[in-house]
Amino acid sequence: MGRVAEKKKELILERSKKVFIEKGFANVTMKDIVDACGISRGGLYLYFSSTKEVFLTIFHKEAQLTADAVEVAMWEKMTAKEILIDTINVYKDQMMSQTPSMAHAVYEFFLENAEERMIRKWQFDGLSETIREILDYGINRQEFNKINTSVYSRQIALFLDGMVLTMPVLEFPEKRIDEQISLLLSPIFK
Amino acid sequence: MGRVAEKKKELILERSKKVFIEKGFANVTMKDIVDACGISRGGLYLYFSSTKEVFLTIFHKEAQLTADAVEVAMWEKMTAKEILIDTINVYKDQMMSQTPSMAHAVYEFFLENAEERMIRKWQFDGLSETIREILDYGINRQEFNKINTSVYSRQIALFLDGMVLTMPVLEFPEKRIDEQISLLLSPIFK
Amino acid sequence: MGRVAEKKKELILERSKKVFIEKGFANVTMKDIVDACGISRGGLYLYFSSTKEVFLTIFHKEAQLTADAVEVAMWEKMTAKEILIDTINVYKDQMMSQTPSMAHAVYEFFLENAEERMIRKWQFDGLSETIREILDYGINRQEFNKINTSVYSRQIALFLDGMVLTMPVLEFPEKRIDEQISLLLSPIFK
Amino acid sequence: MGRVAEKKKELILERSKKVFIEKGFANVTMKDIVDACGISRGGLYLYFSSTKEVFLTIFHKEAQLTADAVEVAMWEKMTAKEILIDTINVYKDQMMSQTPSMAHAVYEFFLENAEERMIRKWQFDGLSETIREILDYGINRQEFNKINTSVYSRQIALFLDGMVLTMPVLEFPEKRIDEQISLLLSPIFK
DNA sequence: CATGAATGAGAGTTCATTCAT
DNA sequence: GATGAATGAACTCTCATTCAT
Repeated sequence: MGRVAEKKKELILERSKKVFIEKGFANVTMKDIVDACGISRGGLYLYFSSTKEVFLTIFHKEAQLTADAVEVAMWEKMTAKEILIDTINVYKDQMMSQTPSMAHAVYEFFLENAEERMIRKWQFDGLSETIREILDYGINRQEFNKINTSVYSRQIALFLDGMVLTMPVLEFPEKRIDEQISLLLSPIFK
Repeated sequence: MGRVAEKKKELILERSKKVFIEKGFANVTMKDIVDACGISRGGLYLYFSSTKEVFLTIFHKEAQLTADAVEVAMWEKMTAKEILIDTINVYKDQMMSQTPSMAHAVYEFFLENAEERMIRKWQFDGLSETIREILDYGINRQEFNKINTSVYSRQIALFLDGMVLTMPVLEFPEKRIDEQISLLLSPIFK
Repeated sequence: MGRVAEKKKELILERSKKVFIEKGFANVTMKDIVDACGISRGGLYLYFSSTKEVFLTIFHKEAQLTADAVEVAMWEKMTAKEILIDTINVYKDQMMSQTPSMAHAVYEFFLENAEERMIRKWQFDGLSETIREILDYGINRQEFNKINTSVYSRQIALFLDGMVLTMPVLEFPEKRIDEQISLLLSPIFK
Repeated sequence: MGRVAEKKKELILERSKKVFIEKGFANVTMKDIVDACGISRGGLYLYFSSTKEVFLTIFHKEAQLTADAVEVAMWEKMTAKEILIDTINVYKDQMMSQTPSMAHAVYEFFLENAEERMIRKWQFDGLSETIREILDYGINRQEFNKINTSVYSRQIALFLDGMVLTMPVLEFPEKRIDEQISLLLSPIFK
C-alpha cells in the first residue's frame, strides 16, 4: 500500500471513530462512514469490507495508545499515587464527558461478535495488569499498603470498566464519582 | 382484552425475552419476535407496536420480580449477612453464563433510548437503596462494621451492575467472581 | 332483513358518511368505518362487503334527498328567482363550508370507478334538468329573459359542480363567490 | 448530478406522468413508478423520495410549459380572439378523453396535501391573470365588448378549471363542449 | 485507484378479509 | 347475528454490496 493509500486509510479511521463514538457500533452503517469521510461508497470497500473491520482496526490502535500512555507515565511521574490517579483519570474523563467515548461501541461490538471476545479479554487483562504493576510499584516504594495486588487490581479494573459503561446512562455528578473512587482506593493508601 | 388475548400477550413476552437475551436490543426486529412466537406479522401488531414497547413491558415485569425477590428474602432470612449474600447471588447468577440475562439488552436499550433513562436511574436507585437498607439492618444488629452506608451501598450497586454487564463478555470463572465479591464486602463483615 | 338490522345499516351509513366527508373516498378503509361505527370488523361485512358498496348506498340516498329538496322548494316558494337562488345556495353552502362536503369523495369515487360513471352522469343530468325546469318556469312567468334553457341550464350545472370541487382548495371568500354567481346569472334576470 | 443521472430523472418524470394520468395521485405507489420505469425499488429513491416529490416536480414543469405556450401565442398571433381561443383550446384538449390529462391527479394531490394549496392557488391566479391580459388586450384593440375583466377572467378560469376536472367523468361530446364555451364567451365578442 | 448508480433483500407497518367462537 | 383475533399480501424505505465507467 502506497503512502497516499496509507493516508486515506488514516483519514477513514479518524472520521469513523467519531461516528462510532456518536452512534455506538450496531447502528453504524457503511453509509454513515462513507458520509462522514466524504468518500465514495465503492471507495470505502477498497480499504475495509465491513463496519466490523473498520471498528477492529480502530480498537487495536486505541488499545495500543492507552497502554503506551500509562507506560510513559510510569517513567515520567514520580510517585505511584500520581501514576495511579493519572490512570484512573483517563477513565474518569470518559465517565463524565458529555460526548460519550468509544466505550459504548466497544461494549456493543463484543456483545454482538462473540467470536472476537478474546480480544476484549486481552484488553481487560492488559488494564488489570497495568494497574497491578502500579500497585506493586507503590508497595515497593512503601507508598501503598500491602494488599493482594492480583485480586485488587482486577477489582479496580472491573470498577473502571463498569463505570465507563454505566455512567453515560446513570449520569452521576462528578462529586459522586469522586466519592466512589475514594472509597475504592481507600484500602491502598497508607 | 379477553382471557385468550391475555395469554397470547404472556406468550409473546416470554418468547421475546429469550430473543432479547440472545440478541440484545438493537438487533432484535419485529420479525425476530414474530418468528420466535410463531405468529403472523400483522398479529404481533395487535399487541405491541414496536420492539421498544415489547422490551419495556418485559423490563417493568422483571424489575417487579427482582424487587419482590429481595423483599421476600428480607422477611424470610434471619441474619443481615444471609440477606446480603442472597441479594448478591441474584446478580451473581446473572453474571455466570449458565443463566444468560437481559442485562445486555437493558444496557443497549437505555443507551439508544436516552429519553427513557429516568427509568434506568430509578432501577439503579432502587437497588442502591435496597442494599443500604440491608447494610443499616446489619449495623443495627451489630453484625456489620460501622461504614458509610450511603456511599458504600452505591459502591456495591455499581459493582453488581457493572459486573452483570461485563461478565458475559469477560467470562470470569465462578471462583474469580467470588474472589471479587469477597474483596468488595470485606470492609463490612466483622 | 329485520327491523334491527335495518337500524344497524342506517347507523353505519350515517357514520360512514362523516368519514367520507372527512377523508374523501380513496383514503377510507374498512377499518375507518368500523372504528367510526363502533362495530366489529366482521360485523361490518354482514352488511357491506367493501367501501365501494357503502359509498354507493350513501350516494344514492343523497341524490334522492337533494332532488326531493328542490321538488319541495318548487311547490312551496313563489317566484322562480327565489327557487333558483335557493337551489344555488345549497351548492354555495358546500363551497364555503369549513367541513368539506361529500363532493370530494364523489369526485374521487367516480374517477376510480370508471364503470360506475353512468350513475354520476345521471346525477349531473338530474341537476341540469332541475335547473332547466326552474328556468322554463321563470320564463313562463315572464320573470326571466328568453334564453336557451337547454344550454344555459347545463352551464349553470357545470359551474356549480366545478365550484363545489375547487373551492375547498382555492378558498374564495364569500364575496368573490357571490360575484361569480351574479355574473353567471346576469343574462337571466330582466 | 451528471448527464446520465439527468437523463434518468427525465425518464422517471416522463413515465411517472403517464402513471399519474392513469391512476390519479392517491393510488399511485412508489412501486407503480418503479414498475413503469423498469428500475429497481431502491433506484428510484436515488432521485425522488416520495410520490409527492415526483408529482410536484412534474407539476411545476407542466405549469411552466403551459405558461410559456400562452406567452408564445400572444406574440405570434394577431387578434385577441385568436389568442383567447388558442388558450382555451389547451384546456379543451384536456377535457376530451382522447388526450387524458394530469388534471385528476392535480385535484387529488391538492385535496390531500392541504399544506401545498398555495401552489395550486398561484396556478389558478396565473391562469386567471393570463386571461385577464388577453381580455384587456382585446378591449384595447376594440375587438371585445367592455366587460369587467377582473370578474370575467375569473369566471372563465373557474369554468375551464372545473370542466377539466369533471369532463373525464361526464364525458361530454365535443359539440356540447363547444356549445358551453360559446355561451361562456358570448358576452365578450362584439 | 476511485466513483456513484444500481440492485435486491429485508425491515417496519397497515389493512382487507376470513373464521372459530 | 356478532365478535375480534389472526392472517398474509402489499407498500414504504434503507442498506450492504457490486460493477461499469
